[in-house]
Amino acid sequence: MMDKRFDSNYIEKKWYKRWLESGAFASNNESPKEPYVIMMPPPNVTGSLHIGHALTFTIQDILIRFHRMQGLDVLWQPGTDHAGIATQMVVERELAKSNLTRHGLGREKFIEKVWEWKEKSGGEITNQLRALGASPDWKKERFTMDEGLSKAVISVFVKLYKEGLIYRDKRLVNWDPKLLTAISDLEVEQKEVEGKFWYFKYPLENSDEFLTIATTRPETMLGDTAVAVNPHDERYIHLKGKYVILPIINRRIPIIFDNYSDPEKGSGAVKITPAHDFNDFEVGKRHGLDMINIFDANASINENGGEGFQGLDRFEARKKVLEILKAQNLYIKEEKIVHTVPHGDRSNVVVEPWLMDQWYVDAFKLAQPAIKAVKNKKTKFVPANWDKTYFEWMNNIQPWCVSRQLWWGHRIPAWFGPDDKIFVEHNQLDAEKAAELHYGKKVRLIQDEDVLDTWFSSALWPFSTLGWPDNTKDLKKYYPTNVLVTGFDIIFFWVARMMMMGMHFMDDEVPFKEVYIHALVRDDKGQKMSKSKGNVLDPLDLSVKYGADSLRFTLTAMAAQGRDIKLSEERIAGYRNFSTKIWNGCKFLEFNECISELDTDLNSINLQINKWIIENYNQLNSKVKKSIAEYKFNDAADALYQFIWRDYCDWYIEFIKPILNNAKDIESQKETKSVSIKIMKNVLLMLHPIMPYVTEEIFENLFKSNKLAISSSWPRLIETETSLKNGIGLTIDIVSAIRSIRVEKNIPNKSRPTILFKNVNQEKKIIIEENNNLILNLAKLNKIKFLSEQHEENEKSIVTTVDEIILMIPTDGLIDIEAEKNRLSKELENITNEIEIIDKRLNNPSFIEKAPPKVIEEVKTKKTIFDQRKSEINKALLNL
RNA sequence: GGGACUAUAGCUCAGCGGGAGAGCACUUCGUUGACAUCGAAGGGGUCACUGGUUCAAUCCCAGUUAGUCCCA
Repeated sequence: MMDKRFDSNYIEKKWYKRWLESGAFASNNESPKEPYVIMMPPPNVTGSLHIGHALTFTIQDILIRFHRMQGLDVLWQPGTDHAGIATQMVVERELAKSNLTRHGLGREKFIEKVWEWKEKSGGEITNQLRALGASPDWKKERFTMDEGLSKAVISVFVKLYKEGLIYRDKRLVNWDPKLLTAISDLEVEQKEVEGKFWYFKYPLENSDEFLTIATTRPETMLGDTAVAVNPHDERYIHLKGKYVILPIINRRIPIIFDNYSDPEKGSGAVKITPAHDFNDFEVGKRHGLDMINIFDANASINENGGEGFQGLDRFEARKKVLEILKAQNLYIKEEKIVHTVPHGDRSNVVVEPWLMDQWYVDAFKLAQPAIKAVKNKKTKFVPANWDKTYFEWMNNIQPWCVSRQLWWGHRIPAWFGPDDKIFVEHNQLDAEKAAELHYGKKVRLIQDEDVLDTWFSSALWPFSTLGWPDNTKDLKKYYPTNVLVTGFDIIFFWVARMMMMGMHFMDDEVPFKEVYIHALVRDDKGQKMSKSKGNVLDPLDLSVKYGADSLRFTLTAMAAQGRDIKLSEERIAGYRNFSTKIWNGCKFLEFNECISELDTDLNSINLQINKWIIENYNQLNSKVKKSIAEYKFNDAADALYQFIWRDYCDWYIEFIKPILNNAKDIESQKETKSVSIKIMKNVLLMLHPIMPYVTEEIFENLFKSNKLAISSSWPRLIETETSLKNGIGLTIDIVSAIRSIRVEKNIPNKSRPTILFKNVNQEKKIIIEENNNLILNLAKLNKIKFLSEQHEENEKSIVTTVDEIILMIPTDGLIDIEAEKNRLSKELENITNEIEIIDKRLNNPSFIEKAPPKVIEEVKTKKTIFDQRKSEINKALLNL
């Protein structure tokens, strides 16, 4: 027996275990079946599941379960990435509790500690994923730092280096002075902050004149090597070839003319600090300026910053610079402004542009095939307009700084000889051999201290997880993958880079044929969820409270393309009711012994109601299949919801109750039991990808099947004779119309009136007679009487129409005549208006001439019906 | 500054060249064996604004207004 209610927490644990035991999640590279592959975007190993993960993994799991049911050999590749900075921070914090530091431990010991941490607490998120019901191939789980993937990373680095696509270069990098590492452009967040524009004077050499300078960063003046003005700025033309004396430092620096200087901004003269500003760096290169580095790694002033400044933090130095300028009467004024300042996305401190040696990937070259592939639709974005975002970034791509001054990560396979000559090889031995060849003798090599950006290894995910660089079976079968599912925020970080690396290393073959970009989840007010705002919805809490199925269904139903999801808890509660509804509907079947498929031939169904539900089921099947294939998950969810709640529970079950209760008609009973259970079974299977737990639980309870839903095939359409016009729609309309009158006119439930039908053609009469008992039951009537066309009613009655049929409920004088008159008059008015609009269209010659015949026909039919209804209402009014 | 997106019921949002929809909320009525986490019925919209294309525009096009996001 099915329980009165179901305990979602209990069944979730039970089923996840049984799914695992059944091997349902596993791919099989020996199988002759076509592959269907999704690479799970590897979550950060330090991460925990948030609602955005819940959405993206629900969508992926739907696709995976759906395609598994389509009979494909499905691989959903799971794993985590090693999250260099984040993980190192976590472990350092742990160490700090016992007063240890990583430098105290030393590199080797520290890395051991990180691995210990990883084994103990890393990958918690993959456990949380299980609670959601995700069904990836866990046996293939990978980690970006594991042996195979590390091998791939090293191979890629060496190969790219030897092809000249990775190089070492001295450029300005984004230096994070808190984490003490370089970061890439993408890891820099431009934040709007309140700041100031300071104005002060630079004295001209051998003159009493001053040049007014405006800057948001006075402290960088210590590294100025020029002042720039716009060549078209009349105010400064006379300064050509002149110099200013940099205050405090007393350095003689040139006045240069460069378009970079904006005459509108500040004073029109801008100080140039080539070693600490990206724009100034370019100006410096153009004019051959000195590049003076005034900061150390902590963004404190170094020995180049002038007397009394060394060791001062950049913000302290700022104060001191301003003090001195004031004291020297060089200070003019300050203005409050709002400007954008670069911050590290992990550390949240102001990033310092710093001139230094780092490793770069020539992204521009790698991007070209990747751009072409999207242009040629070898990889398609869904929704399609995201390709613009992709192109925008790819067309303006900058060299990718891949070295990080961290310990946790893939150490760069580069060794320096005594003269700093670089040897990039797979391992130290090879490097030593290469060095010996180069120098003609054995030398001592020192390996680069740095590690690679975590995204460097993530970029290889679609092929490194499949065994590359070895030519494995997996690689042959599962690359390229079918679709990548992710949020738009990761197009640059990851999607683009996978495209570049995938195509370069996999013979120009794209890593995925489609990229489905889904929405971001926000709170019910449209705000980004964040811990500090306190508006975070925890998917695990929600799934304990409402069941994972409810959460999954909610996210699915709201996952319309191209929009953010504003999620509220009430919404989830609402869909929890949906699971309950399904449960109760199935309990009804069980109670009525609709529990196994009898050997009824579904091709020869007699009862209209059964034909009706089969027809609706067939439509639903096609709709759900199409919707999922087109990534319109909300359409699939809506269709299932409507079918189960409205069609099946509200109507079908109500319609079959009398049949199931009528023991005399065994044939009808048998047919109905068979159809009801068959349809429910198939619908549950179709719902399974979205709500795996409740469907699996019912599947077992009700069908006593030894096959699991997860391993079942997608249900087939059921062939029926379609020649007979199905009359259930009409029956439903009649019942609804009568119910409506009953409520409106306060006709008590106990009252069972006789209802008169007029203007019923033969076809409809057959339908109504066949469903006579159903109508009497559901509309609570005594009897249906058909009146002839000629019949002129003389008794008072309430009149309504359904599809040309006139329905009359005799009033027995119980009705408020005035109210009824009002109702009818109002309806008359509406209908008259409608008819007017229709006439206008029909009287328009261009409409008759140009509109498709089908449309004209429809409008004409509508007019006939409305005319009929109008005359009946008129008659009824007269009768009152 | 460049780009993308959005504007439809009180709220959250689907939809679409030819009859304005769903869920929630709201109103009225209703517990006899599937379900009150329920059932029945109902009210509620100038489809942001202006113009254009079309026989026909909420839908396509242009502009306006308001808002969101990404990049600089």
